[in-house]
Amino acid sequence: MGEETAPAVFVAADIVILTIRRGDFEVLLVRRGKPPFKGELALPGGFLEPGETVDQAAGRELREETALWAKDARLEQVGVYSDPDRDPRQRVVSVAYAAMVPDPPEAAAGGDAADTQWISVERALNEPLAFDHRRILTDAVEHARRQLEYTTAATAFCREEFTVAELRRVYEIVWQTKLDPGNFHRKVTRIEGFLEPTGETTTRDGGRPAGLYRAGTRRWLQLPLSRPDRS
Amino acid sequence: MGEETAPAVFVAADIVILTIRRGDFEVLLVRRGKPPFKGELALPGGFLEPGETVDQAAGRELREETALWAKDARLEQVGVYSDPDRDPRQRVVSVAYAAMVPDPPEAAAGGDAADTQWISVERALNEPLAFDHRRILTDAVEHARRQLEYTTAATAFCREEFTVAELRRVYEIVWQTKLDPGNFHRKVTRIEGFLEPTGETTTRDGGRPAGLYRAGTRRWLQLPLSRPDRS
DNA sequence: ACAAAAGTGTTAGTACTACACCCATGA
DNA sequence: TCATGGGTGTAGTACTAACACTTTTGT
Repeated sequence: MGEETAPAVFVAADIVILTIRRGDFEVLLVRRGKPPFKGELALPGGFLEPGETVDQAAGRELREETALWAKDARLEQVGVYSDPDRDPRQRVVSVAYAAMVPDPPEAAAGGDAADTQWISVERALNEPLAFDHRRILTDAVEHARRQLEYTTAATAFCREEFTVAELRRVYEIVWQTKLDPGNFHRKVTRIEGFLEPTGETTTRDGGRPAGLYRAGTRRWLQLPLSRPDRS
Repeated sequence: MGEETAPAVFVAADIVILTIRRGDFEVLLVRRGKPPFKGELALPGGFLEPGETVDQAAGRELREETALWAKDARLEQVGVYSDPDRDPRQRVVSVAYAAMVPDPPEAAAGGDAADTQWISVERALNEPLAFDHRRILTDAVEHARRQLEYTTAATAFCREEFTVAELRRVYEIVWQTKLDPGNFHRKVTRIEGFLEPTGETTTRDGGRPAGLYRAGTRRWLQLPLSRPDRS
């Protein structure tokens, strides 16, 4: 490794906290109270503190914002953003995370609730966002869409016990597509380790009672759930 | 973002440069000439310099080691490694990259060739490596294996013009498995945008002349090339 | 009884596997 | 002519898509 010309920089973790609320794909943003970008929307995030890893910093930020522990969400690295001018104050290298969390993030927003808000992903992408956070949001959303295809991450958007139809709605909302209920049911229940039946049923969605499931232990799908009409 | 307790840290890019040589899956390692870990094998890497992004730092390191430009390789972020004690000297946060490069990295090793060497991935994982580089290597190899499944990255291991059989050998070596030549040929030639026929043929592998192809423009596979016997 | 949602049956199409077989070259 | 690897044919199996249809509740 080289040595002396290297400047020390600040490292931050920025989190794209995604959820499904009111049939909508939403992200948690904070309104900045001080410069730079004062008054604009930004992703929650914070600097790396002494003695912690970046993953731990992300988990800490997630918990401060949503009162959720990292293990209850699906918290994954999306990428590193290091343009020299991305922060006008000083050099900041940011590690971006995508957090997929269930709907009512128990206690919707943590300490400084006043300036945090859930907002539709689609709308957020049309707002001005602070720093390079629009790019980060774009990448994290694409990351999440792919995760649904190749992994069991969709269960992270559901409450602890959920029906197959609720899981299907996650796919439909994140992918913005319609899926055949019958075929979807067959497919996900046949994949071993994806869903664990609880034996209970619920009628909370109306109609015939639906079986309840918990997330299984499998994380990767060998055959992906194909997303219609890819390019 | 928080502010004052955050310490500035050093940021480095470490590169896992992978290739196929002599029918073997190999990685480029450097023998460290000074402490810490003096005399041990390590991944090439270097600190972030002023005014460059981490991606650019990785590209620069790749070029210093292999005389290859980033655009000629497939250079992708694998993850961020930030254990507080991973470097005994000071706090270093490292961004790990996987570089997939064709066999004879034209001018095998750049400036300080004496202490760089290609070594079998399997053997490298059984050597003591400096820092947390064994973990990084493990993750990068898994990353590469998955990339072969879901993307067209395998072409990055081939020279500019290659046969279907040469491409198949990439899969076989990286996945450590045998693939049916006929079925593989049909599958990859049918995927639009994966391979572009040049119209030429070659007999460099013996037998009947084989058609030559160039890498196409597609990067993701809609239906993955399934890796046999996943868990 | 009716509406609504869950879940199953069915059929046609498509993709994958295994393996036989033919093709085009160098020696 | 033979060996070698390239590439195609084919049959059986498995998965998928589309959609009809049955099941089980609430009202």
